[in-house]
Amino acid sequence: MSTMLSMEDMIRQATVSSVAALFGADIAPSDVALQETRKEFDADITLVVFSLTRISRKGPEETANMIGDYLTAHEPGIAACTAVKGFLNITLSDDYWIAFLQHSAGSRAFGFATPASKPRVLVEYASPNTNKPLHLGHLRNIFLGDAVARILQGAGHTVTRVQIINDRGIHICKSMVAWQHFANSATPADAGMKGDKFVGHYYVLFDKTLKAQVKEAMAAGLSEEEATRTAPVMAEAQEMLRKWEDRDPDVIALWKRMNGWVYEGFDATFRASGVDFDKVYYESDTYLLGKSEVEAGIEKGAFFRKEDGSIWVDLSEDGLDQKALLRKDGTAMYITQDIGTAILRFRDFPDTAYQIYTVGNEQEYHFKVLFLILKKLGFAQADQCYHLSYGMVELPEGKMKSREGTVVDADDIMDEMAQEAASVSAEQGKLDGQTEADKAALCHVIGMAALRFFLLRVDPRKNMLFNPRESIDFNGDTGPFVQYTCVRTSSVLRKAAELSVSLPAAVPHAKVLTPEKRVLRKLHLWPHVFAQSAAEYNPALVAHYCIELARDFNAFYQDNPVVREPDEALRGLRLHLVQATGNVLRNALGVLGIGVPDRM
RNA sequence: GGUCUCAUAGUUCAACGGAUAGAAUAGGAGUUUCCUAAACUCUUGAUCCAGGUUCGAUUCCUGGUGAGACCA
Repeated sequence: MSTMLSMEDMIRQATVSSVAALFGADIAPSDVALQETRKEFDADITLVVFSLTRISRKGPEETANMIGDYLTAHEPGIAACTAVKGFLNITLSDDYWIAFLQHSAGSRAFGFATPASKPRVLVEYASPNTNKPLHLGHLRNIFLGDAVARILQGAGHTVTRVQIINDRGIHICKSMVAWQHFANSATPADAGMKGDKFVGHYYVLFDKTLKAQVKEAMAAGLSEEEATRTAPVMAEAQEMLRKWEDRDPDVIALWKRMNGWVYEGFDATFRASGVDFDKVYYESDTYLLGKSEVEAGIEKGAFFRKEDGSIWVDLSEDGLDQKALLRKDGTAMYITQDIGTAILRFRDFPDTAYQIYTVGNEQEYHFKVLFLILKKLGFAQADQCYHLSYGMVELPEGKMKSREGTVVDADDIMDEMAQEAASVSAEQGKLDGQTEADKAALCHVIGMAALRFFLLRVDPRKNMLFNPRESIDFNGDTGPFVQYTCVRTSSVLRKAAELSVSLPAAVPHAKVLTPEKRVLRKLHLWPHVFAQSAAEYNPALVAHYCIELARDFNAFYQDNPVVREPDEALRGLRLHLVQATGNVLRNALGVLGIGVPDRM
């Protein structure tokens, strides 16, 4: 928010001047390498001068010393400089730190940009199929997309959250066929099941029936492929799909009914996960647009038709190969509907600067193709599409496989997290005296923090491992640890208020000692970390920052009294430090979608 | 067959080409008259292999090994 030049920029500028004055050479501010000072040195920021030795024609340490002397003399915010080899360790003045605490770290929106100061971004996430309930992999997707949306919002963008639901195709017909055969007209309410679980159950039943029929046919001498293709239930499902495409009223009615059950179930899961959407797209609404755009693409010369009538795009010039867009019978492929969806979104939100697709890394090829196709169709926004690709969540025994029953269900794991929070809290007597409803709400907040943080702290691009027994932990590098630290800051401020120890309006000019400085340095990093996480769409950077700030604050808290500090100026400074830390932790957890309770 | 990821303490994760590769967890030793011990302090322990570029390589390049994903 501040228009003030940051300390980093001032050091860069001053270094540029020093190089000009001392060595008579021009360098750019971006050539000045700054980094965090290693913790064994008690300084605030470090300038790496190795790359400047070519210009200075002197040794690294001498170069560093010369620049250090210049900076100390010319930059009032710099109190001292110490050269160690090619590293110039810079100590900032107490006045700088006090002003920083007063004006920057002390403001509520520290690190955030002015709301709606940047263009609209569409963030797609979740986007499930309607035949299976959500699992842990979906949660990584959902939390990642939600966090990126929150981060971009904090960075000043207008964010529109969207998802595309794959509600049509052979898979939902399979569930419908099985339901007709086995459900005896039962509803999820009859069965006492969530709607998505209920429909998923019939999808599994279809699969079982199919397998039995295939086995029988193979015993009669058919090949597996042939047996699958000609199995009676498969034929029924194909017939169901054909009728659906012909808009058969009975089939459409059943399809709507069953999808409706699924959506109720999904909504419950989304609510529990704390995520939301501004607009939901359905493939049944977009695939026809996709088909017509593909056909229009032939006239534009973007695509070509093969002899059998199928439509293809040639991407060999882009280093890929040929890709089918419509089958010979004119039916849509996955990519067809994605073309339609993308185009529809650009029509719905014409002011969209770019679009982010939160989708697993197994679809990287798919999105390369999609973006190239959109470009060939002449959509300028195609260059503004970005595939936010993330890695798999693996279990100790390998990839989750629904067929083998090794899937970690989303609802189950969220419940388990809350239960674990309840048992840990009860063990420690943390919740004594609270109502059952308050306890349940608190345990949900803590359990979700553990889960969200666990999934978000890993670099999104990398595969990660979830060990059901070991990954549920509230100690160490975890969400509850950060929450707890944040709660501590509230607790200190509450105690101060109880004892009528007031927070002075201005940060007092006390001597800024090392314990305070360690926290201040970390607070100082927040705008950089946040900006980088927004630029890279990477919530893991925020998560790691939370851990570091919480750890430094706890170390400070351990042996430095705040409320009981007798020196009034020092006490006032510390109170401001506590408040700023709580504020930053709350904001940082907030963009990760993690709430902070009053007590825990 | 082709393309693309990944490989770091026992385990799970970090490290714009920069200092002695950081945390957490597990193991060992401690800390509570005091703002919440879901905390803090100390301690044991790692860059897949072989070359190359560089003042400097976990990071960049080449080759190999191992794991995973995708395309036809």
